[in-house]
Amino acid sequence: MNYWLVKTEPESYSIDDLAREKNKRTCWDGVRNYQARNFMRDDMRVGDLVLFYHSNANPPAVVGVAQVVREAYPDPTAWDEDDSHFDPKSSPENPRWVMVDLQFQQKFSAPLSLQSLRSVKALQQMELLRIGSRLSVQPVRKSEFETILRLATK
DNA sequence: GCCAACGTTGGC
DNA sequence: GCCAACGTTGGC
Repeated sequence: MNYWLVKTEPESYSIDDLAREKNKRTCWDGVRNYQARNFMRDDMRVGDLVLFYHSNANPPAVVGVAQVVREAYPDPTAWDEDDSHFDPKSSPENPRWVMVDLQFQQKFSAPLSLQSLRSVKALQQMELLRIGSRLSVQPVRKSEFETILRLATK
């Protein structure tokens, strides 16, 4: 099993939005970064657990956990001219971008702020904490995932 | 709102 | 294929 972290701006889509969805699941569309896409397309598997991160939030924080419930398939928002993530180079015949389905699993009783995570020794290598890290879909080590769960349920 | 750190684009 | 210009991300 693999572990991941996805970023979202809560103003546009928050963990509460996910929890409110029918069946508590949604398609994770709109990813337009090749590295992030490749992680979703090549390595994300049903059952993988995903840390849910609120960026551009106050404070920016890991706020809960979701689970992959469907593996990568074409992202139709890429060929929707009215969508803010429209990409003229993608088409139904030749889709360039993919999405996965995520299902809500839990919301932490208290968010784990970016600042608080920076002081955790076991997380020093985390991609999220790297200066200038912008990847919106990123792998998380098992030990890191477990450390964060432990912090969240303390 | 600023701006540093990235990623992408496109001329050459 | 280099790299300058530009656009975006995201913490602060």
